Amino acid sequence: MPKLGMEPIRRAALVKATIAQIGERGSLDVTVAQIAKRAGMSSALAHHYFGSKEQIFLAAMRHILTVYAAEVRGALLMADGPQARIEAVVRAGFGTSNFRPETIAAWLNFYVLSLTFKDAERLLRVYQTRLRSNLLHDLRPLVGDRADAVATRLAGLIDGLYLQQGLSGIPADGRAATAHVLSALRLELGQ
Amino acid sequence: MPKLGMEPIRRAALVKATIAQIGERGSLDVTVAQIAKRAGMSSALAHHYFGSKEQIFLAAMRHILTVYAAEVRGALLMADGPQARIEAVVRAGFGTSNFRPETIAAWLNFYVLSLTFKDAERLLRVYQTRLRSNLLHDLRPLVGDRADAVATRLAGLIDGLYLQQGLSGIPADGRAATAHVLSALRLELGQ
DNA sequence: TTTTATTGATTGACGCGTCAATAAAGAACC
DNA sequence: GGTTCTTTATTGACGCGTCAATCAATAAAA
Repeated sequence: MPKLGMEPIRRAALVKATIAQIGERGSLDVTVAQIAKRAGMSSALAHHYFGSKEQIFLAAMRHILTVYAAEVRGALLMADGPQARIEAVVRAGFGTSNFRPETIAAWLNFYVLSLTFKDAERLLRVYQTRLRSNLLHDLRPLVGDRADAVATRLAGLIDGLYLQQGLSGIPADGRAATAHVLSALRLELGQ
Repeated sequence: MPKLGMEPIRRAALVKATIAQIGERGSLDVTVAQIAKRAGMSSALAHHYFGSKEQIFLAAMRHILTVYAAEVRGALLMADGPQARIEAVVRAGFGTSNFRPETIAAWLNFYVLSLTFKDAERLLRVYQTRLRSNLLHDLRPLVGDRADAVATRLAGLIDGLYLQQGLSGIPADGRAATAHVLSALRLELGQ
């Protein structure tokens, strides 16, 4: 049976299954056996490719962040001017791939994981720093030295709405969340 | 040794130890043995009084929410007028007892617990509903039918700043967080 | 002697990670 | 073109540790 070149396929399947399983259980308390079964293989094989459960979690987190980063980059390509760029960042944050229920649940759990797990914290910090610097860069020409405070509030609002969405249990509404953040932005800009 | 009337003392000690332990570990992955040891008793006694680990967690969560509710009530007593009342709610949310690092870490973990555990979800929903209705009640005379949207944004900002604080690792700064929310409020009020 | 407080020891389950074993695809050699 | 060797894929079984929960036993107050 051994078709060669299975490694990337298996790894991707495990990452996907990990996110799905964490999303379904709403907890990091998922076993390697559960993940492997969902991905259609034995737990031994999961260990063979990833070495440990920690590494599986990290790979899943990296995947989510990678997809998110790509979406932000894509949105920024089409944005013209500071305000449009900020709006692009906001829209990407609440875009479809980041805003699927399973992804949100996985995010929340990774937040908590970052309290314990140094590598997870590092990954998260990268995301936060990038979001903040994106916002700051485009806020500066709009609000000058208030940029720092405004960025804090916008980032806070984004995270807060995301959190509420994750906890609400009701189907995610990215459009409404985006509208709220953009409202807040307009208020900050005095429009 | 058996001094009578130990039950409430033991229960309180266990609740306190649970919050401290979750805060210290940054995770719900704490054992009954750890909690019991921190509270100065055997794990068997912890089970004797609470029956199960779930019940210990629920009691800890209830305690946090109870203290929070008391603080909000206290702050509201001194508040005169809608805007002052809103400010009181915000200040209480970022007040000292809710804003100790261990409490924040426990909160974040309880957020995630509520995804899995129905009773935890119920408790959290009570808090969210109360916060929202407090805000709505006093926003209505200030912004009329925009109250609903404004409440969503304020509650989102509060939760988001709280989340960021919990994840940042740096010592909590309740004053700054309060100032940000009040800034946002003033913008919404057109001041 | 009944009730309350308390714990050490034990049980039963569960989960991570490892290992030995199986099987097939390619490589190397003649 | 066949034979042997190596590499890759794959899994069942299991050891080892951990942990929640129970139990039987001890001790002191009422």
